Amino acid sequence: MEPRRIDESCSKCKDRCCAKCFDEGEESIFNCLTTEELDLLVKEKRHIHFNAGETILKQNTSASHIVCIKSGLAKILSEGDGNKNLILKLVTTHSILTGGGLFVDEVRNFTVQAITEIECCFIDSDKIYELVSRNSQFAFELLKLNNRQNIQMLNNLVGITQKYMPGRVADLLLYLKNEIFLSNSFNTRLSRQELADMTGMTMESFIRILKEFKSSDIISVDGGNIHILDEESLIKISRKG
Amino acid sequence: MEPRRIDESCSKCKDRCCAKCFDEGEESIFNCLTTEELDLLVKEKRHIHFNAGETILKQNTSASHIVCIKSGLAKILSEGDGNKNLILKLVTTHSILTGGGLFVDEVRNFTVQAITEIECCFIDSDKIYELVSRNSQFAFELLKLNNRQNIQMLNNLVGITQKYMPGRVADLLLYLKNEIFLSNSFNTRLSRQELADMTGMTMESFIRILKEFKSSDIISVDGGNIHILDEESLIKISRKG
DNA sequence: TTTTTCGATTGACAAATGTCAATATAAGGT
DNA sequence: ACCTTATATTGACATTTGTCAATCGAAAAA
Repeated sequence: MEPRRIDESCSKCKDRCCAKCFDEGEESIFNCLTTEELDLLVKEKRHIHFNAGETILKQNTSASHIVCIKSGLAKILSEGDGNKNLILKLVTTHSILTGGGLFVDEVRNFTVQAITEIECCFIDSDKIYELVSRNSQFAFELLKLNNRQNIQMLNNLVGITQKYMPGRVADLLLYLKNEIFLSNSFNTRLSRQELADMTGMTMESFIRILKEFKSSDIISVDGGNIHILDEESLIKISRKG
Repeated sequence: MEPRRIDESCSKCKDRCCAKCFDEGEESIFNCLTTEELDLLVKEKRHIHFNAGETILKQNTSASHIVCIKSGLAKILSEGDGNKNLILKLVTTHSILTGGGLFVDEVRNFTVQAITEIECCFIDSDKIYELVSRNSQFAFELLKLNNRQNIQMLNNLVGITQKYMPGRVADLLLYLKNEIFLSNSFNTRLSRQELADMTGMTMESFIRILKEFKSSDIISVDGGNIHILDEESLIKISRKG
């Protein structure tokens, strides 16, 4: 279950990898870099493959790298005492894992685990520091990224704190549809326990809400697939709380 | 209840105000600025006074300023639907209000209200942008600040999600003691409703937990003052969850 | 195919938390 | 001092959520 060591060169993409990784996507924090600066990145970064289930970053280890997800699906979770995990969000193609103690000289405060196979880049934070020094636009992009993460977490906090379970499950389903899978039907590859961990409730409670949604024809479930049949109802349930 | 308009010059501190505001404190994000850069800030910033109860920043308005709290106590809250507010944290001398849509071209996602009288500085975000461009160390300081806020919010999220009410109240009391009032006895100036809003529970539930703590001689309460008598017990209760 | 194993589901019940209404207490105004 | 109002407290009760144990079902191993 250990990730491969971060010492092999990037074999797949010799040239401006980080730019290429993202330039199809609308916005990348790397778009603002000059050719020279990109070269600096490419020379340093390491391309790594993870199998499903592997730990990409581990809570409480030193926060010495930024990770860019190139393909695959992973979960970011906070490991609590006991078995109490809270899954904060999923990350997929184009996601950048930063924050969480990276500039604060502290330890990473979340764990990242691969749900599917993952292709990603590890970039040493020293290089990021250097880029921030050289290119103020890049500093801005990082600030923006941080702020967006902050906003997302705040919304999550408010939702989990102030809504009853049906509202939270509705929020989760809408999140999966709109932000992760971009489809009304999806296979999360996540267990019920993991889905429950995204809503801060027990697995049994989660299953019961899901059952209610099924019997109300709001969703249907076959095997690992969830189909959203009635998004309007979900939105209503989410708003009601 | 409207704050005074932000158009009067800073009358109290003509010279390097933002430096002076903070240079007693250990760490300020402004410490790294040159004299010239500080002049830029001082010329632009506005010193504002708020009375207790006034709104300093309002959720859903544009995020166009950074605010530095020079003295007083204020609460940061997320205004939900209905009366459901969640108080995220308190801010006091030396606190800097940033984040929350500031660099993201979005709207502010929290409200800040004065609990006591507040002296603070409003700094236009354009000036912050300029400083980030000119001084990469300053960019770092902002990134650090953001990351610290992120970590704090994550801890908050995990605590509120995974602990029962006694653990959450214990956390709140320890937070007030260790991070805000720095004393075993304090008068929060907050109503029971507001204290409850910091823990994501109803006022009645909060009062009941407080009562339990009183009858266990963990705290005592007279008037608006809370005295922590047995911090060890609070820590135990916090850990137990 | 049979067995084994693990996750998913269900039910009964207990515990935690919220809601509503009544009362008490404190603060302010006249 | 008296009235008025807002906040704090308490109690009874309903609802929500969690816990525990049993069962089911599908996938992996034998």
